[in-house]
Amino acid sequence: MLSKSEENYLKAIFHLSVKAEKGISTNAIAQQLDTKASSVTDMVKKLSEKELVLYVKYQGVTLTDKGEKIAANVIRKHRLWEVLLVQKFNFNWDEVHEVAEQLEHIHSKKLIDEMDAFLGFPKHDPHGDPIPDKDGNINFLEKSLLSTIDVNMKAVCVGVKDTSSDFLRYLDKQEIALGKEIAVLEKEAFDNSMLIRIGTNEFTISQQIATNIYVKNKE
Amino acid sequence: MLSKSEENYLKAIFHLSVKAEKGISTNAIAQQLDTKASSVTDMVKKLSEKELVLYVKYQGVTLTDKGEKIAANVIRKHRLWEVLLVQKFNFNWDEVHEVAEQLEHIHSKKLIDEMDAFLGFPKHDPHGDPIPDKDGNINFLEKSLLSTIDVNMKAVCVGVKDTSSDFLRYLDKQEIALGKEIAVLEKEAFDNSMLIRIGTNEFTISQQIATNIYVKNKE
DNA sequence: TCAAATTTTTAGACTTACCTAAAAATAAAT
DNA sequence: ATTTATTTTTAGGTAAGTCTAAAAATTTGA
Ligand SMILES: [Mn+2]
Ligand SMILES: [Mn+2]
Ligand SMILES: [Mn+2]
Ligand SMILES: [Mn+2]
Repeated sequence: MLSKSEENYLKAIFHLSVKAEKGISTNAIAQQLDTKASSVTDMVKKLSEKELVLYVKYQGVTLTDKGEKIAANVIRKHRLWEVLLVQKFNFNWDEVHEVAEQLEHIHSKKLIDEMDAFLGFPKHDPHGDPIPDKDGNINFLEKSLLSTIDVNMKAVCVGVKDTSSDFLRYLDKQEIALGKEIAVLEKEAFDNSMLIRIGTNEFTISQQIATNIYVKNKE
Repeated sequence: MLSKSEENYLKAIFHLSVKAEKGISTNAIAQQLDTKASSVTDMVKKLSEKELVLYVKYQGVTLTDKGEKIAANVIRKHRLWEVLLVQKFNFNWDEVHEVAEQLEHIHSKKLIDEMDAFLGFPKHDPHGDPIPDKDGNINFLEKSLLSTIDVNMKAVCVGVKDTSSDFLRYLDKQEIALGKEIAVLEKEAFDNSMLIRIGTNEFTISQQIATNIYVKNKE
């Protein structure tokens, strides 16, 4: 049974591995976990002895299959808990992450399986992120940033990149939510701001906003 | 924010305090938590500095109001989680304790308040134990041991003293459950075994069984 | 290419929560 | 009232996970 700390390291390495193909650097992990590089080196050695990561000094780490499966399962738990909190316990999507960070370390296979069933086997969490299945497989769906959508095109909001409370509450205020159709009406060449329409509301969003909203093109 | 360990100590002292009026001894706590007396002394000093217990060397500890409130809240969380597991997640009453031991240390006021509402503000956990309210007040209901019920009397099962899996599964097998009416038909003077009837089933139970079932007299 | 900057690792220390073994205090028994 | 037994505390140590500061390796770039 892994400690909370070990699980958090595996999860961090997993998240960092999505984009990178080389080994994940000590510093990157330290930044992700808000800790020091020296602490990372220590932990990475331990995970390596447990055969959860491949580690070559000065060359970063990679998850083994075993480590990847455990990481995916922690993420599965995190996201299922987030769904429960939002769908059954009246949490807003900006309130769930902190509690899910705690709940993801509860050890009980039955609990997570039953919760999955209780929730109707959801495929995505409240932020649009895919929920890994029991075997750790993740269904990454194709999605684009709203900023890449051409003028006069429509797209459906399917996720968020930034998940900070500030950003999520801004989206609430503007009534931007998963599943909403967004029409791109104008793009300002100077600052890449966009005029968009959601329902009958038309308003302008900055590039920073547009690069933090994931959408799926309407075919 | 208290550590898991600190919360477990407060909970243990709380449980031990129900019966005892003197200070709770170091040894008693050690036994309850399956640890060593020397470890207890260390922790009790720390809790004393935080004003969660009153501690006088060689004279045991007592919870302060602050400590008692925290302990009651941990117990509140434990029991509410047990209700959730049984009522919503198909756990049997012998399967919930271990997971609840983990879940009781999740810190989120909103989570527990919402869960309470979601469950319809239950007053008792799956074992019949009362759930403390938000302020830490516990409604101890009057209850007797089945072994004290006279022949030809009826009583309703309202709780269990032993909560081991073995015992709870024995009760399942015999279809003894909370809310069931038990009629005492005969008592054997030699070994204090009892012939009882539940519904249409008649069978004998040993004294050991009868002293681990709480009942409420039918008036 | 080789010196400077950056990254990573090592060395040594700290905190929490444990432990064992010995000392001190209290309680029990002669 | 002492001696004996038990309980409790102290002293010193361990393991996990963190930190700072210094050393070593790697990368950058003049
Ligand atoms: Mn999250
Ligand atoms: Mn999420
Ligand atoms: Mn329990
Ligand atoms: Mn219970």
